[in-house]
Amino acid sequence: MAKGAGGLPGFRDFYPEEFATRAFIQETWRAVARRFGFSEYDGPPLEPLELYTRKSGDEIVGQLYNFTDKGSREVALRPEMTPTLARMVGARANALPKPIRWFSVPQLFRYERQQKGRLREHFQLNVDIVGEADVTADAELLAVAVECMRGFGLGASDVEARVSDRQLLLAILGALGVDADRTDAVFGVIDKLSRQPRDVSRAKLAECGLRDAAADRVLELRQLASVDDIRRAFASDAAVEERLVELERYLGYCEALGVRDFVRLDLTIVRGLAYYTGIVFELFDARGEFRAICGGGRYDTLLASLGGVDLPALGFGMGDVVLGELLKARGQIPPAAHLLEYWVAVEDQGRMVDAMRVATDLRRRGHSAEYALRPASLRKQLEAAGKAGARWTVILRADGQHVVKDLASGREKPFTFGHG
RNA sequence: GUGGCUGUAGCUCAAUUGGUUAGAGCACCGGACUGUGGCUCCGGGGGUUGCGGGUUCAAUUCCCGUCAGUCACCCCA
Repeated sequence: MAKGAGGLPGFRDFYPEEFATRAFIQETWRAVARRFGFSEYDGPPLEPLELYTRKSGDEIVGQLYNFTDKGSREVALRPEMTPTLARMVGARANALPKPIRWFSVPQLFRYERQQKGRLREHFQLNVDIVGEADVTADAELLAVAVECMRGFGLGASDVEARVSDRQLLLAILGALGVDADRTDAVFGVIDKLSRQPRDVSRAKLAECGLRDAAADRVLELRQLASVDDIRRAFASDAAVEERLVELERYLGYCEALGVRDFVRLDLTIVRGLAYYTGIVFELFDARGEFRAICGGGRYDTLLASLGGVDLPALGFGMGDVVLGELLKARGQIPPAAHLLEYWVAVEDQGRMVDAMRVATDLRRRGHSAEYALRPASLRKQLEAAGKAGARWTVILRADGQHVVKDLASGREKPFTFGHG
């Protein structure tokens, strides 16, 4: 619908109803993150363009929302939080107790054509752990993401966490004799295995130097859905086995954290960003109707390449757009609670100041209260109270027998100052 | 960035083969029910049919462009 004063494409207006959904999502995020001991931080929404171009090979650069400011600075609206996090951690790395557990709920921007689940702006929960290399941290991180799902009322039958491990994949490709400089290209093929016809994948693998038996084994990675499957397929390789042991430990921790039933091994999960170095995961709705709800993993070398601090790190991002669509489709958005506690109505239309005094008293006691801003019949005032979503209506009667009425039940009680 | 589909009040939709002042429901505002809301009844505001051009005596309807929406691809948060 193209209206005269429409906003920019890909940007949202939040009317009260939509704002309530946004608040519900963000409050749930914050509650879960805090429950896991994470502290909230934030940075500027506008950053130097250089912060994002510094790391070459970053696909994000082509989709930046960037411009030149009035001081001739090249700037960009932040497309992701990790570079900001890297800078902030880098600046105080020595002073911060490790591991660092931080989260943020930034609004992020990208310049690309919008489509289902993708706008030019969104809010994204970012949860990161810095300074711990063990897979205990990986399990803890996944648990935060999964507990968010539980916080939204979604269980293991609604959402699945597809988990993979880049180091394991590297070991597997090593076992298959893939050149080190071809691994990224092969990752690209693996990433698309389930979306691309087999013949296409096979042709692309051939371009990477993988033919016949080796190519077949890459194509079979889709079928390997458990540690035992993988172990059977690559039984004799020490590097693979070493990584499988780590993966088993990880899965054991997931079990202890109560999120194992969400986890499904899926070696085709690679994650587009080149900087991931270990266990990676994505959350999907179980029915497969939406794109990924959440994605993340370990990026042990990124901080060093961005901010100069060499600390292992891992994190995930969970956007509000796909999540909101999913929650709406599953009926998991709670109905708006009462917006207002008291509506103060007067029987005598000439006594509006009485309503003001009562409303003021209620407000100073910490309650929300509203009244008609112009004289209206009692009927009108009650109607307005109903539309305002008031829990109670105080009726100041002409004879002084004031009452407070529960709008839902219709029950009335005498009203005295200090009620409630 | 590439391609498909779509575009009539705030919302959901109408408008005989192109044919008078483009309608309805819901929502909104006002009134009646002379006073304790949600019901009912009456009335009202609100559209240069996304925008621009073309064909025609006549365009919401046909054609082109453009903008926007939507889906897919690319890519990915």
